Amino acid sequence: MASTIRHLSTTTKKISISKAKSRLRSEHDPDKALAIFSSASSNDSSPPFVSRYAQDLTVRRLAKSHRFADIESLLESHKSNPQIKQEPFLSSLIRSYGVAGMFDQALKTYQEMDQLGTPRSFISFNSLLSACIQSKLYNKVPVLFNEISEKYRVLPDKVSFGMLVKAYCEDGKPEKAIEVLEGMEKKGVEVTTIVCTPVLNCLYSKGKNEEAERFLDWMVERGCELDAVVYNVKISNAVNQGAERVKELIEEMKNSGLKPDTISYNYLMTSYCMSGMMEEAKKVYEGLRVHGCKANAATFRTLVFNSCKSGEYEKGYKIFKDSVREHRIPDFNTLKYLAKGLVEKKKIKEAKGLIHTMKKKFPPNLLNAWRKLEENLGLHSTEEDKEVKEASA
DNA sequence: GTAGGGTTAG
Repeated sequence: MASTIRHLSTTTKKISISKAKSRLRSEHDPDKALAIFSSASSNDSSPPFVSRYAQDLTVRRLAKSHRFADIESLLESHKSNPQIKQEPFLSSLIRSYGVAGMFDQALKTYQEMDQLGTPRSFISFNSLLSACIQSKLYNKVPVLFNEISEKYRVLPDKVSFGMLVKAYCEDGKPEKAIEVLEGMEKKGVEVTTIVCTPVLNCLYSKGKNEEAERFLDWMVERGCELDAVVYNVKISNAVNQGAERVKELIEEMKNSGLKPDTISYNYLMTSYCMSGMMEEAKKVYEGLRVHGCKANAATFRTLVFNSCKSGEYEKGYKIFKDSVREHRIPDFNTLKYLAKGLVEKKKIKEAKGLIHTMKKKFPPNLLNAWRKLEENLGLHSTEEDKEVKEASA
């Protein structure tokens, strides 16, 4: 596997990082992603965040295929780069390990900073906390926060505290999160809208609506602006109160000078779907562009899933084709649901087209899953497959 | 998107 990296990096033509980034967006095959990333020239004039983003995407593609050894050799190879002495560069490695859910390697990289000659501040500390959260080790975050900040004499900033708050919320402990916020106030660390948002989300998702409303007041008292994300959290809580209520909140959002985004409209769609109003949900989808929004993978996932749920598999298939065109493909389980439904409805050509496309789009480790599904559904390869290939191309 | 942080799983 590691030989793949060497092979690809020596045989591909050099391209710019920004070009690599846009190609990576639509490339789900980890080997091809790796080839694109390796061929991206590092002395490119692109700003640093472009290459950081490209690295994250590559790591994400590899992680989806469980290619952890490849991720390690890719990231470890950067430790011999002279830039490793710069904290942001090293921090990007820690963050990428987090993206892959490889917390042990993230921690190891943090501990290696002395020998690599990289100074520590809250930047790398925050990357480490971020890696811990990305790896879903929520209950480890408070321990890490205390031990690391003490051992390496790092002074946590508002972002560090924000991650502590987020971790407590993910761990289902909003009261601990609120204690952190109160502690920040005492220490004179700014309490921002961003640090508060996970708490609000947590309270709503636990059904503690009154507490959530009181918490919102608390935020406003501290001068936190209620921004689009806060509104989206409020909207998420209103999804099961009917689409009318969601629309009200979207109006309220506009009236306070905020622009509803794709996530806001996705919630509206979900709300329609929950009431069985599929036509209305589809209208929201079709109207996204008018509102200056673009459908994302969650948009397609929601629509495909709910089309299937209401037995409208052909409509689901049409939306699936849109998602392929937009390079925003729903997850495997949603598409499996669609494939099964199409077969049940004897839409064999569509089902074969779906599987044919997915075999090309999904990483190789899922190929077996698709083959198995193909077998279970009795979709054996036949003469008419040539026709299907043309139809799905 | 500009070092590191918040919202979408039915």
